[in-house]
Amino acid sequence: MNISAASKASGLPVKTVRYYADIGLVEAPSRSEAGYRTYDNVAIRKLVFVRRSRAFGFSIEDCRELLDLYQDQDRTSSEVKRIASKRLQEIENKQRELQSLHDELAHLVISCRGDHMPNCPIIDYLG
Amino acid sequence: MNISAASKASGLPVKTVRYYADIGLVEAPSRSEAGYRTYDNVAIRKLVFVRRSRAFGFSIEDCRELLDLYQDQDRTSSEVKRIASKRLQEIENKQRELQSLHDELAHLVISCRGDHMPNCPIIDYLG
DNA sequence: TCTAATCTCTCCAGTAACAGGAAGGTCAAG
DNA sequence: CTTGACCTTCCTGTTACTGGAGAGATTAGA
Repeated sequence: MNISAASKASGLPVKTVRYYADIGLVEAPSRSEAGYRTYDNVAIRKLVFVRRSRAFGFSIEDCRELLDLYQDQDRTSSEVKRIASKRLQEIENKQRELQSLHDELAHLVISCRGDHMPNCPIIDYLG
Repeated sequence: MNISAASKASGLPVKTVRYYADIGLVEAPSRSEAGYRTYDNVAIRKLVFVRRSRAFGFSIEDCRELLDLYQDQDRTSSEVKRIASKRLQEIENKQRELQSLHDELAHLVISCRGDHMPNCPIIDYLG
């Protein structure tokens, strides 16, 4: 499998597939005689794993740990759960932050008439 | 006012105060004989305006527009409302995204025993 | 007045996680 | 044999700053 096939199979852009090997997140793939990267199903599975992890918002470093655990038959689920819980906590923090931003901004937007006059509670609040 | 006083007065880090002038978000301040930046209350008010705007998550480019509107006596509140509504929309999109991430991840975290065994629904889901 | 501490300056590099693009080699089809 | 699709490496740009080096300016204290 060349890189574009690997890209389609994994659901990741070609650039990203290369990037993940460059930073050592996944193993550097073997090369054809002409220097083309070649991928097998094992490599694809790891790329898919990373794509799904990234979709949850795990950082590259967390993905590194998760991928290690994925491949470690002697892992403990508590290690996995610790990383996932940390991410969940981050998400919840972000949600709280967004919620208060939302409430405040929504209030301002509602109270702004949005007409041709300069008077504006949003500007007033910011200034 | 030197830059550290401006920093305290505006609530922005010294580096950020310099940066905002470098990118032309705010006017370049006048300089003392020795080349030190000097700030007056008008400059401080603009910095505070930007700080509050950034706290709402407005991009630098949006801040640029908002700051223009802030200083434009002939502005229309509809322009301000348009920018704020766009940001509100972004926030709501992000909230929906985080909500589904949260639900999915929370479900996985709950169903993971987090013990010393390798079996793990989180890893299973990602793999 | 000398000195040490604290400011301030400019310039350069680094952050996260890629994306875009240039210049050039490779491969398969017609 | 040529064309077009694919592949390579390398460099730059993105967002919004932050950290640090090296050097000049200012201020407080002895």
